[in-house]
Amino acid sequence: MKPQSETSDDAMTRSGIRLTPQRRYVYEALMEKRDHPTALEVFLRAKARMPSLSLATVYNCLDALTESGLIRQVNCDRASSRYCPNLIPHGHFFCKECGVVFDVPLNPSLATEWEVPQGTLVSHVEINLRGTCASCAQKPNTSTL
Amino acid sequence: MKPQSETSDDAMTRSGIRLTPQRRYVYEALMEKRDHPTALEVFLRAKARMPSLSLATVYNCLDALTESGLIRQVNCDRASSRYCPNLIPHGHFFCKECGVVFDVPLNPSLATEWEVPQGTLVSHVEINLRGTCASCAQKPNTSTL
DNA sequence: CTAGGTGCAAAAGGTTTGCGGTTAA
DNA sequence: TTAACCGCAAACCTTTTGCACCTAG
Repeated sequence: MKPQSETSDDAMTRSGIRLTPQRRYVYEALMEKRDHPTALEVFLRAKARMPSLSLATVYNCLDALTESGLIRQVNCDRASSRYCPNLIPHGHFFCKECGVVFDVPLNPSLATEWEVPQGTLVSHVEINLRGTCASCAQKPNTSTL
Repeated sequence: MKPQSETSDDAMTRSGIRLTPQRRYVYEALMEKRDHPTALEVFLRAKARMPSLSLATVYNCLDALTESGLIRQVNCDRASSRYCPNLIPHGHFFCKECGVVFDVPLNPSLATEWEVPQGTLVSHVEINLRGTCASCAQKPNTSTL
């Protein structure tokens, strides 16, 4: 019986990680917009509210939050990791033209069992789509300009 | 009517990219072992046969081959891109402990249609599993030593 | 009290770029 | 012949690390 609206503090406490102001700001920076910010973007957002915050700490916080399962690291963009607070299983689309990232609902027919060698422990499945977003698709192709 | 055993040369010619010795060696380095080498590993393998080869060229070749659809870039490992010449749709498992990467067959129930906004062009779907491989799972957990 | 977290600055590591020379087609 | 490609080395950018100080529990 998970409470309906658990605060970030509740979540961190429950997951057993130490609750620091930095982690709160990082987590809030991620929650305040449902885009998929890079570590640097999270840093800039959080630093606006906590000027003493350092980028290395943001990396540490993002790692800690990912490790404890409160957020997800998204690897659809090779240039830099992005982070997502949406814990409901879903995929991500990445536009090769403009770099936009958005959530893609998983088709219910997507099986959750995978044919892996016996003894393999699968802790996480990541589904990344790549292509051109609708907005870029109707512009003249920038890659051939 | 695709020929049953197309050579790398055939494939490159057909895909319209210029056929250079460097690209041949890079492609062969990828074909010779069905592991999932990084650019550096491809470089080392190919350089053994073509000592003048440079790492930057390997990056260029891998990009060109990926772009032309002859190989796949695999992003299951954030540390570095890996490359895969297996064009049959499949996923990848990445072991967090030892870094091994292996192919995962796709469950036939996996739908190929994705709920993306109208007009979105999906050119590629990547499925990455993360966890602990069978071999690492039966060792004492190294992350808690 | 103290294990764990933070800030800083420097380093590491993968990847890209600029440029002069080379080559496949 | 020439647009495309190569080799080299430097630059770039994200991420990690070492260390002194600080703080949540």
